[in-house]
Amino acid sequence: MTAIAQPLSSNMEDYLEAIFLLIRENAVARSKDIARILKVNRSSVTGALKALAGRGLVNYAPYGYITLTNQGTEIASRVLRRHEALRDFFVKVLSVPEQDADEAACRMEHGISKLIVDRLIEFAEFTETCPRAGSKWIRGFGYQCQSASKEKCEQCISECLTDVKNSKEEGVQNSMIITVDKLNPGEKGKIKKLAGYGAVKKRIRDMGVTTDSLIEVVRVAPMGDPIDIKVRGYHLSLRKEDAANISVRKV
Amino acid sequence: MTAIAQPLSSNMEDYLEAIFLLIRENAVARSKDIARILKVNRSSVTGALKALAGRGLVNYAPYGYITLTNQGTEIASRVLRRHEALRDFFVKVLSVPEQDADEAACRMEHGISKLIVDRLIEFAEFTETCPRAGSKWIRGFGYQCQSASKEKCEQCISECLTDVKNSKEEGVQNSMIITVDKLNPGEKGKIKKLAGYGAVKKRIRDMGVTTDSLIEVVRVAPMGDPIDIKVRGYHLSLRKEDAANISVRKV
DNA sequence: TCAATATGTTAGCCGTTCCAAACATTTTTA
DNA sequence: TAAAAATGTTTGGAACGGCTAACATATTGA
Repeated sequence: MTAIAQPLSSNMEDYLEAIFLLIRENAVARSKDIARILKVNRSSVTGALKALAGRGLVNYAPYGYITLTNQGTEIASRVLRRHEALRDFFVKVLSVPEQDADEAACRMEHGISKLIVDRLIEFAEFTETCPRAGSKWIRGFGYQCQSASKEKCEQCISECLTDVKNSKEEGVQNSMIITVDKLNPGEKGKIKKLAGYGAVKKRIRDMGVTTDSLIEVVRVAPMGDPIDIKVRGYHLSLRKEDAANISVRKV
Repeated sequence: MTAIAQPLSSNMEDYLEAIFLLIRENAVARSKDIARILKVNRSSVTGALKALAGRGLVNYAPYGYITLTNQGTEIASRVLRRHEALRDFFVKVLSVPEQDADEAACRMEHGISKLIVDRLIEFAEFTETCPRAGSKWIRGFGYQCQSASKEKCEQCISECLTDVKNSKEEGVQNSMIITVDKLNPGEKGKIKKLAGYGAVKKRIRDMGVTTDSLIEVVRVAPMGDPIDIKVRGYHLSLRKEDAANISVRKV
């Protein structure tokens, strides 16, 4: 008796997200902590858990462990992707302080469509990688540039041009193609080649990832395996050997 | 017995917004149309109107006309500003189709903070007026530029530089300072001087408008008075003589 | 003008989500 | 190990926001 495909209310999405995050942080989700995160009474959590268990999204028995089913994990990941897309956009593009960004993302993550999430992520990556934009340009937004004169604008753009030219000369090393397993946490690259075959390639392709998508290494496990990456807002965990099959141009 | 300053639920905000829009369009708000816009039963509208009347936000008597109080108008305007800021950002910056943008804005307009609304508006204006960005650059986002080579990027930026230089030479006329009453609907300018004294100046200043803010003429009444303008997302109606006191550099 | 139709309201109900208080179970600590 | 404390659950109830059905009022048109 699978759950009916009723759309989940934003409240229930919040519960799933909180459980997902708690499990990721502490390995277990406790009722008390869910209540704390969502700022609700403990009794409300019990009620929500029952509802979610009834829909087949969490495994729940009174006084027992709280875990997510596969379906629940999938939904929670989607919610989290929306949340992170919004938060990162606010921080990276709009220069909003981290905390305001996170709070706003919390409230806006429901009701945002996939199309717009995708665009937000693409745009943030675009401003990050397009030499004509870049972080210098973003910094200009809202401050010094409001009343810029023609002369200042000319100067800004020619400096930008010079930077690109310079990066070209010194850049042999920078633009070297390397494989993802060689990247350190926090480093990013543009995908240039997906070698190898099979499940990993498909998983990545399914996310709409193509050549030139940006890939970021989020975390590398102690022994170098697995490697947590992020592409187009999706988190993914790769075995080292699979990561070695993905070639990127470091940015 | 004024209403308690309880924050308004997003539902009630939706009702206010719908009433505001209907009044603006048709001069009157009818229960049936509110129901149609919000896709709810007519009886639900009656209930909401009573609640809003109880809070002093709408003037309502059974079977009577529906109007907004001053306080109600003010709140509705704020909601609408959030809505338009989101929609315009999605359309102008993220190149999202108008309809998707509007639907998403509807669902996201609650829970967005003033800080972020302001930033969204500023950013859209920035990309619109910064010569280093501009509409050509936006068009590049998501399409041709994903896999751009160094050479293409250089070319893109030098073209941009050339454009700025050219605009400087031919641009005497373009960059002429004129007053807002001389602008046609749809035209925009950067505020250069707020002459005159009194209420209008204060109203404009209160919106955080400063020199170099972008001002757009939205509509000019048949006899050239009043002139509806938009600054930093705020709609304002100016008498022609007041508009003549605002000098802008046309963009 | 008066029936037919459209619109608006009331009454009563339902589901969601929250809470407080009381109770049950588990964990900690003395 | 037994009391104390912490955590989780149940019960009962409130507010909100929606619905249907029946009723009231306005508007339209024959």
